[in-house]
Amino acid sequence: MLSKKTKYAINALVFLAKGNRGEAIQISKIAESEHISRKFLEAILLVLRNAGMLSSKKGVAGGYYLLMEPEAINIAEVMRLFEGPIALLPCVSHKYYEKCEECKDEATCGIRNVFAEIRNETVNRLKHATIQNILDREQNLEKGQKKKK
Amino acid sequence: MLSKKTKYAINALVFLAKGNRGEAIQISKIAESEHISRKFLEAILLVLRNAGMLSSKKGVAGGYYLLMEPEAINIAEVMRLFEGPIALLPCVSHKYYEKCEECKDEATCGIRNVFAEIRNETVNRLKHATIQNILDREQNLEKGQKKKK
DNA sequence: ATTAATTCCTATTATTTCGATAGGACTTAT
DNA sequence: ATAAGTCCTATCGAAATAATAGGAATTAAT
Repeated sequence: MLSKKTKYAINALVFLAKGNRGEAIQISKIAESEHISRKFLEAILLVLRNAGMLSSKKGVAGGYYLLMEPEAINIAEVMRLFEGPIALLPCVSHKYYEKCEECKDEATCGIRNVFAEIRNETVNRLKHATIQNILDREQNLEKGQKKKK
Repeated sequence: MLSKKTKYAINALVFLAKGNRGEAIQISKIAESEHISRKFLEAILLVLRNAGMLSSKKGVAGGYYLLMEPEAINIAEVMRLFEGPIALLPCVSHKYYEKCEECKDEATCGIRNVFAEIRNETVNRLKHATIQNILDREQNLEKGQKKKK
């Protein structure tokens, strides 16, 4: 399961993407809207900033704003920032590869083979799941709901 | 990432599936072969037994053996025993559904929509990944290696 | 220049989860 | 009777998670 940090990070990014580009929004505004502890969110935004997704302005009327395009920020990268590897086994992770201690022979390990497939599929989907993609999905879902009525 | 419990559980199941059906194998034998702490493995096998995958015989010459067919034991179920939900968000889990606290409207949540797809795909694959399937994969991988030489 | 609003940064704390260990009760083949 | 096993509960230390605290630095407005 995703940690709260990751969830909050995604929510914050989506929130920022909904506003006007370049307009600095205060941490407390985001925290209030998304029901997140302000201080906790502060740390999360800092990580997103260091990763180059956000930028910030200090002082009065300061705040955070998107630096990258919503199409260019994908959930795979966000997850890696807060969760580490996406793979379920270290031995099938690309970015954080590590040998499984117990493993006898990686090349012929059936377990590894299964989880390698799952990793590839998941990463693929997560890469296509950009912030823009999430916004689009929300629009589509809202349309679907209206039709229902 | 998978916990060691889950990894050990899968390794133990694969190991037992390789032996003769019905033959009780001692915890310590499995622990030794798979490089697992005996006491830790004990707790894991107990869970698998309570889940009906294994059965055991007490006393001298006792031990554990597969109760279900290797085709009938899939990794999705094993993971659920030790990890809980497979879904990355509680709100897209079938077996362990829970509302996301922060979520405003589940029906139109784009984040949920993304992770619902991922969950479905992953669960599908994990269900087809039975112990027998893993054994088959290992055979295929070994064949592939021979050809290379 | 002062002030108020804001981010930046480092510590600290409480809680939960993970991995492992300990010890003895119970069971059974010999 | 005994030795070799599983069964069961309790405990422990380390790490990760979630959150909080406090103050330094920056900046816009007055």
